[in-house]
Amino acid sequence: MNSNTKPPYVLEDQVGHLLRRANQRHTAIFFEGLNDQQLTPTQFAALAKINDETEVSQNRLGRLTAMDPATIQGVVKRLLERALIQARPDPSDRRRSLWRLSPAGKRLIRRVIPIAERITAETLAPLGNREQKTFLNLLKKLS
Amino acid sequence: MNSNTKPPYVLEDQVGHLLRRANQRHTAIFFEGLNDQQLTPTQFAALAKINDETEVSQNRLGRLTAMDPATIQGVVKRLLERALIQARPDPSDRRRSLWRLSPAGKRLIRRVIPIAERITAETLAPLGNREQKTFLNLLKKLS
DNA sequence: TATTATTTGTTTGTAGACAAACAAGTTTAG
DNA sequence: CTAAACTTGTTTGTCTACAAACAAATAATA
Repeated sequence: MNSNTKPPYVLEDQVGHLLRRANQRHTAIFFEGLNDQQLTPTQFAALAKINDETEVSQNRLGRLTAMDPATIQGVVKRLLERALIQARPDPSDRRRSLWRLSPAGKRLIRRVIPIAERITAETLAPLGNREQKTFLNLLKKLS
Repeated sequence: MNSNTKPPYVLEDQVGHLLRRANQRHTAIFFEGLNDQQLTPTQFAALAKINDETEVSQNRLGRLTAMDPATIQGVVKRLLERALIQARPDPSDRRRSLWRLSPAGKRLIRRVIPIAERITAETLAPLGNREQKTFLNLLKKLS
């Protein structure tokens, strides 16, 4: 009887490692589907959120997309350089500027959302229909 | 009857976004648990894998830990600078060097694996026991 | 054997991700 | 009303992550 042997630490079975790999796979699918638009997942997320909100400050956009101030700052900078978004100063708070989509940004997000939906589908493709729902449910509890 | 309305695109419900957030949460837990050891998740993964394999080349280590050559190069460099690993040239292939844990690296990985197990547990804590198994199963299919 | 293809590792460049420290503006509480 | 506390956004520095281009070594094949 040797039933109290501790199982060894197997990197490949750890949540952290699996999450990282699943993420890698997803971003690879993302870039494959969207590389002609030259959008990264975070840039896309920012555009999609601004599209929902019409007008947001930088920090608020960061909170909505789960990026910290230093990160969202760079993302916004690059979207601005490409003239996909535009800003005006917040009249009631001189620290803030309010960001919205430019006409080009609006056109882009409309063209790209259907592609994003396909990317989501492809990412989940290894799972059956019920499995997908279960997985998303559990994943939501971990995020 | 208006049952053919397409559901809107909700960023918060997309796998990609949820995976990214789950990953963020996990790395936050990781750093909290291991910040006194000053190990990042990838550095830990590299050490754990070298520990399993006894001796590996850089590229092979990258494959085992799912890091591309440019990434593993930096990780190995930093571990070397801290003298947690050491190398010898591969006698049968002059391109390669073979990496193993230094005595300090061995001590560190032994001390840290139990902590890593707690980190895994804490990451999965929002799920019940059955849910955890289900989740890991499905996640594995997506990575 | 000579050529071709593959593998190993490096370098450069771009893009997230976050900590820490900071200035400037705004809110809150004493 | 004033001082303290918080918010907004920036900067610097470290660490993944990966594409692309490359040199050197090795393996495969014509």
